[in-house]
Amino acid sequence: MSLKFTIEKELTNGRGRVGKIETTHGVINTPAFIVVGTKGTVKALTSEQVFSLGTEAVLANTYHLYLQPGEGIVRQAGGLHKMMNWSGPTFTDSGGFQAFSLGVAFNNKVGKIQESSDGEVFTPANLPNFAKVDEDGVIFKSIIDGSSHRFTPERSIEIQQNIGADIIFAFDECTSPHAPYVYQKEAMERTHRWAQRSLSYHRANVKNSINPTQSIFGIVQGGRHEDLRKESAKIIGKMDFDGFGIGGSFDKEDIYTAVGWVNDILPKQKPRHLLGIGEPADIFGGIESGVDTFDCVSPTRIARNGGLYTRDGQINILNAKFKNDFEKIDAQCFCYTCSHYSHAYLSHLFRAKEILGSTLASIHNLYFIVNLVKEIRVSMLEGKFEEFRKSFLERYYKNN
RNA sequence: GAGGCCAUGGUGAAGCGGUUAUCACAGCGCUCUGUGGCAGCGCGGUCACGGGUUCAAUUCCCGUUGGCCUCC
Repeated sequence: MSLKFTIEKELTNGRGRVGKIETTHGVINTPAFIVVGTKGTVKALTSEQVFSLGTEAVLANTYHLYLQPGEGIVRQAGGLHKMMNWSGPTFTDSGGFQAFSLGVAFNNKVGKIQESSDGEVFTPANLPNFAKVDEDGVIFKSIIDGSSHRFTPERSIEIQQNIGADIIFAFDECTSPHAPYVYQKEAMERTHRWAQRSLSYHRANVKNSINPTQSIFGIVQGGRHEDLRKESAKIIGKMDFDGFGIGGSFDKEDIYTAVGWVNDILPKQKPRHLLGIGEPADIFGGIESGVDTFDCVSPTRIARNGGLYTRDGQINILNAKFKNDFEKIDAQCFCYTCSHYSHAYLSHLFRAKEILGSTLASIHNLYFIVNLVKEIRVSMLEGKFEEFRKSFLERYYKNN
C-alpha cells in the first residue's frame, strides 16, 4: 500500500491545484513546502522545533545517509523516522543529484538556478572527479574521506528501502544547462532507463523495506529543451510511479515554461514534486505551473548565513543597521523567533557566531516559507490566488 | 641619564631601493535554490612626523615624537 493523492480544487486559469497526499505517517496538504534534512536532521533544529513551526514533511538524502552513518545503522535504528524522531511523512532524494552537484557543478558555478548569461564551457573530459557517470550508474567519491562508491538505480533504491522514507525517488542524472543538446538527450534517455530499473527493483523488493508502505516517484529531466522535456514527461509519466519529481538545473523563467510543459503531460491524478526549488517567487511560479510539493535548502542555508525572509524582502541580519534595532524580524510573523527576539539580538548572535543564531534564523525562515505555502493554499481554496500572488510578490520584491 | 629594539588599513603581522604594498582577524556590503554549520566576491592604507641620499624611498641615513627592553 502506498500513498493516496486527492485533488480538492483546481485553479480556473492555470495548472495549479489544491490537494492532499496521504501516507502511513500522515497527511501532506498540498501545495506544501517540504523541509530539507539532508543527513537526517534539519540543520540546527530539533524535530520538535521542525514540527512546531508547521512542517508537514521532511526530505533527507540517500547519498549523505549512505556515507554517514550508513544505511545499516539507519535500518538498525528502525528507519529514518525513528532515528530522527520525526513521526510525519518523509522523502529521500535518490542520490542522483549528487552526480551533478559533485560532478560538473562542483566548483563550476552552476547551481539549480542561474542567469542565462552565465557562461560555462562544458568539458566532459575535465569533469571534476567526485562523480563519474556510465550506463550502469555513477561512481562517487565520498566527500568525507575520498573513498569511491558505486550507485546504480538498484543500489539507490535498496539504500532508500533501508532508510525507509515514505516517498523515495528514482535514480536520475541532472545535467548542466550548458551541456550540449546531444549530451542532455543522452543523459535523459539514460535517466529513463534508470527510472524503469528503479521502479522494477522497488516494486519487487519493497516488501523487504524497513517501511513496506513506501512509494516511489519518477524524475523528469530534459534540461531546458522543450522537445526533451515533453518527451521525458511522456515517457516517465507512462511508467507506473506513485508520483513524479521534476529535476534539472533551471533559469528563472523555466519555472513557468519547462515546468508547465511537463505538468501538461504528466498524469493529473498523481502528485508532482519540484526538486530543489525555491525562493518565494519560484514557489508561486511552481504552484501556478501545477506543482504540488517543493523542497529547498535555501531557507535554512541562508538562515545560517544571516539571511532572513520578511514580507518586505530578504534582509541580511549582519547589516550594521540591525545592531540596535529592537523590533522583531517581521512585524506580521508569529514564529517562535519573532515572538521572543529582536533584530538586535539576532545581530548580536550572528556577530558573536553563537549557534543559537542559526537555530532562531532557521526557525523563522522555515516558518516563513512553510506558512507562505499554506497561505497560498488558502488563497487557492478561496479563489484568490492571483490577488495574493500579486500583492505578496509586489511587496516582497519592491526593493529590487 | 646611557645603550639597544621597534613604528606598515581597526587589531596583529609580512615585505622590500622600482609591487595594483601581502596575509589573518575585525569592519562595511554582496552572493548562496534535490545542503555548503561553508565558501567566495567587492570596498577600506597620505607604510608615525620632518629632513637627506638616489633617476626612484614604505625600504637606506639623520633628527623629532611615541612605545618596549636592558643598564645606572
